[in-house]
Amino acid sequence: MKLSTKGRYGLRAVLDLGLNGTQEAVSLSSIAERQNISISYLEQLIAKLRKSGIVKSTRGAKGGYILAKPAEEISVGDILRCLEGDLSPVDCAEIMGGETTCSASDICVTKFVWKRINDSIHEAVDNLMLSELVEEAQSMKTKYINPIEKKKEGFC
Amino acid sequence: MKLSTKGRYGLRAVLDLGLNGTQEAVSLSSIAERQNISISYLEQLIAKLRKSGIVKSTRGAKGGYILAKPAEEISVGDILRCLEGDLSPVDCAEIMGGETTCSASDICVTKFVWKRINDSIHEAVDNLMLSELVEEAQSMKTKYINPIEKKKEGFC
DNA sequence: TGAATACCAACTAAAATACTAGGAATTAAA
DNA sequence: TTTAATTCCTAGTATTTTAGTTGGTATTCA
Repeated sequence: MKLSTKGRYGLRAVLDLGLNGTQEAVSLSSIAERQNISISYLEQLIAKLRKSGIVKSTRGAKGGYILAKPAEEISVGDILRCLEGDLSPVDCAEIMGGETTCSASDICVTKFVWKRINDSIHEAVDNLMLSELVEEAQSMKTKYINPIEKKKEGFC
Repeated sequence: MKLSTKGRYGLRAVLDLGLNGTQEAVSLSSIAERQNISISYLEQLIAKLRKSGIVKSTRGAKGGYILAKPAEEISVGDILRCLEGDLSPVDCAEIMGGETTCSASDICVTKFVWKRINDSIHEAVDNLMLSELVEEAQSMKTKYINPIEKKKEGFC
């Protein structure tokens, strides 16, 4: 039940764009440096984010990334699902409202548990917008906006 | 962010005890057969449950397992944490109210996200008692109480 | 033209998962 | 008192996932 580095690093990268990518495109290398993430690994993560329409890129020199839409319209759930895949605690179509193919469906009691967990996770991430995190970061005056003084270890 | 078979199978096993272990001790082999779980794998899971005081055993012939306390006093959270380990989405002491050793603590914005997810998961599992699942199963008249007719595939 | 960038596919080491194997200890019942 | 049924324990292993790295190609600005 742990998020992988995909979700953790990827959310940091998107937040970095929300903070630093308002004027012009931000290069991957600058995100990687500020966030202390391997550039080549981050490349894979941002590719996913681009393919699902969360960020957009411009190629070539002076190229980079910006958010594909306003931070108010990007939920943390969108970001995490893009990077981690489906966030539900078990692979069970029924708990997400889909048609089940599960032969135990009629005798399965634990699905009520999984649904309850699933709903609570989605409630938590889908009602939290990137813009709220951006504001939080700005009110903390974090080092995210002052990359030069960043700390180098121990990021979540 | 998926539960492993430890949590999924283990919860089924405990629920099985809640349904079938009220009169006398239930053998591991009968749980394994009803739940269609490998007996030797289940052995490892039930060992954890025993060590954390959720079930108790009697050894020897006619031995087996029963719940160590009333189903009303066992939360789904207790069971899942015992089997899966800590359920929080990231390893961050701070989001669980502990003392942080994280050097990024003062600049970390994503911890608000992790805390929000953490709280919602715990709210979901800690306020759901095993007894509620037992009642649900009984009202469904599930095959859990009629092992002879159990289905063999597709359990969650 | 060259430097800086995004883009892409394939490879790899380490860790976690999901088991299995083989036995020792205990107890009820024949 | 033996035997069968059971819990208990340790260690092994195949597969999958994670967390990257490597080595390139394509694009664009100056």
